[in-house]
Amino acid sequence: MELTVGTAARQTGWSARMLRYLEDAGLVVPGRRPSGYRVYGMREVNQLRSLRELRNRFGVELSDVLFAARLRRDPGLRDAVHTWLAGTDAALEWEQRKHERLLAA
Amino acid sequence: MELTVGTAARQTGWSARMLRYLEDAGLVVPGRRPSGYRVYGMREVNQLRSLRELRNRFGVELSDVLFAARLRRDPGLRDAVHTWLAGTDAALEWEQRKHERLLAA
DNA sequence: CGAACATTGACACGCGTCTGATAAGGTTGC
DNA sequence: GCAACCTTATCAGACGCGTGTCAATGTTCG
Repeated sequence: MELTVGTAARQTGWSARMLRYLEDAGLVVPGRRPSGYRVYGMREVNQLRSLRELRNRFGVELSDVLFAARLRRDPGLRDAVHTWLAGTDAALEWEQRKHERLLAA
Repeated sequence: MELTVGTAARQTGWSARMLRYLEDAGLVVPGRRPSGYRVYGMREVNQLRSLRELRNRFGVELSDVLFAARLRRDPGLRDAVHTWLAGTDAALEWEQRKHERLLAA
């Protein structure tokens, strides 16, 4: 389980290009050989697969994942967002229904 | 405190255009008069002001706020994201530092 | 009534994200 | 040593977001 970028790509359903992009974005960061070649282990392959799930099953964007990470790391931000949301539940339920209507169409 | 869209805009620092956009996005949804005119009350004005804070102080995108709302509403999604994050903390701390380096430059 | 405002709808621009392609060059392993 | 792979860098295109602006039309209120 020491895959090179192309093999990891084939096994996870991403393209090699995207694997490099995801590394740039900081979402899945592989190790490196002395030569500079990326090394994907089990951990990274699992991350790639589940990241794919998040997108396909939940329509989660990459920026959303990054934001969730920020959220768990920065308590000030978490509180601010939490507070904001508390004042808007009615409106957001409405939005959710609109969204469902669109998906149904 | 029954503001029309232009007045609410002036008092919150948004443009009237943006207020309509925010309604579309489902983030701040005013009431309506029989004529169709939007009505912004205290609640909405507060939402608008604090939304502005979120953007300016934390650089939060509108899509981020919507995502946070989804997150709190959909436990399945919350678990999936939570699980994903658990496997990536090292990588994301690295990303955070990269981000800080960029901001410092 | 008339000025000042609101409504929806559309066009458009700049910018960021995601993704592929291509080029010039280094690494691996039979 | 050579085929098949990798590296970085760059160009490019499609699409979405945040915004402004304009047009045609309806509302408010002194």
